[in-house]
Amino acid sequence: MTQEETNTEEKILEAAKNVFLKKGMAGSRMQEIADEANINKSLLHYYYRSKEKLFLAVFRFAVKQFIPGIRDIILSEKPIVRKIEMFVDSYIEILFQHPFVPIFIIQEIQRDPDVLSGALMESGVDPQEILQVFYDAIDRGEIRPINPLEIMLNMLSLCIFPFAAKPVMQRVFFDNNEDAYMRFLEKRKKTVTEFMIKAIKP
Amino acid sequence: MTQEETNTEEKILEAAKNVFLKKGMAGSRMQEIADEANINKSLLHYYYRSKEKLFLAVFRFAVKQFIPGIRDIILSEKPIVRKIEMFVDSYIEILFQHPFVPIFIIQEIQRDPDVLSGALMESGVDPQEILQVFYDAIDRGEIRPINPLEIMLNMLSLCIFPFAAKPVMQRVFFDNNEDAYMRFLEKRKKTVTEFMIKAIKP
DNA sequence: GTCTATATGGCGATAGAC
DNA sequence: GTCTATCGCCATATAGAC
Repeated sequence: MTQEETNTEEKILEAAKNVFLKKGMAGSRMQEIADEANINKSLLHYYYRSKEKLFLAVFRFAVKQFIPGIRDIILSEKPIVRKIEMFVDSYIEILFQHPFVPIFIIQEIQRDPDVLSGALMESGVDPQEILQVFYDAIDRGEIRPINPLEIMLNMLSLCIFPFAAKPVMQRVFFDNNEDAYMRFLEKRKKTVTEFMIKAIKP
Repeated sequence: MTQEETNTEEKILEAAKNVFLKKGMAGSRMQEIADEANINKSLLHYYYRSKEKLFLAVFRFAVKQFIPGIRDIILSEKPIVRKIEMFVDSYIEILFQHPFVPIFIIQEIQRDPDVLSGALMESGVDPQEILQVFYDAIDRGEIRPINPLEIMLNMLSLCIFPFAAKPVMQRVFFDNNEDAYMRFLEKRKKTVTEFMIKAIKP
């Protein structure tokens, strides 16, 4: 990216991200990754022993994109409304930078449900710790009584799904005008926050 | 299903649904579909000329699953709140019957964005006609001023995403207990409706 | 480290017997 | 209509020169 003269191993990983994230494991070809990286196909095997190994490197990267920010925001010392606003805002921003990641993860986990476990353990996120924040907010009367899991899942749904379903939605509702759909998604930083807050206020 | 002695062509289509919906076009093998149907591989080519043709038959089926019910409910003569309740309820019910369909459609449209157009035309759904219903409800003061597209997209997000992300959510929040997650999704017929209504009431 | 050439296996598709 | 056998291609992976 910034570094034009990057070493081969990194060039390969970048190229592999571009291809695997868009087309998934089964839909990707090693030749295509090599072309994307402007290197010879056999170099892929020199640096990463197999397609599977290269794929796993990309998968681990993908999972990490969507973990770290969450914890810090939710556990910070702010009113719950402000936490939701920050979460939605930063999550949608990440999705603009990595729009293919969610569908990629969903797709590949159906193929092999175990690939997630390892990547998730490394991240050190404790689901219960997150949910407890919402339980406390309910106790303090900041939000209405509602299963915190619903809050988290609904928030993730409202952020992620519009990116995952972009090709469909763009076609059906936006005449396949990509810019228009992107502007619509940008505005959702505000509208999703508003939607969430109205839905869970006491 | 009910008919044990079904003809070969139908057996093939059923088997193809099972395989394609779970693994997608690139991840599926003709041999696997043949095994699933308990027939010889070359019979697939006898009834459907190619893998692509067989796939398209499955894709058209998938799209149709999620079209017809929508229109009737949204355009019916009922209060908007009741429409939303019925929509969420029936949509989640369809998802219980065909949990792989949304992710399948999303996945394959990324591969080839044109496959949707044909299947969508046949269905005869007019997006503007649907959105107009919400504009009218806003004019009558039944709901707060909000872009109808947000309502539709949010409703679809809240229904679909929890099914698409099932393998992840189940693992992270339910100790990989499938029954528990399914009961949670069943309850969402009520909680999503409630969530939606609170979010858009005037 | 990087290349060309090639091995090896799998998959979609077809030919042809019955 | 259904089967067996096989073709031809393409993809992963490796061998070996430089």
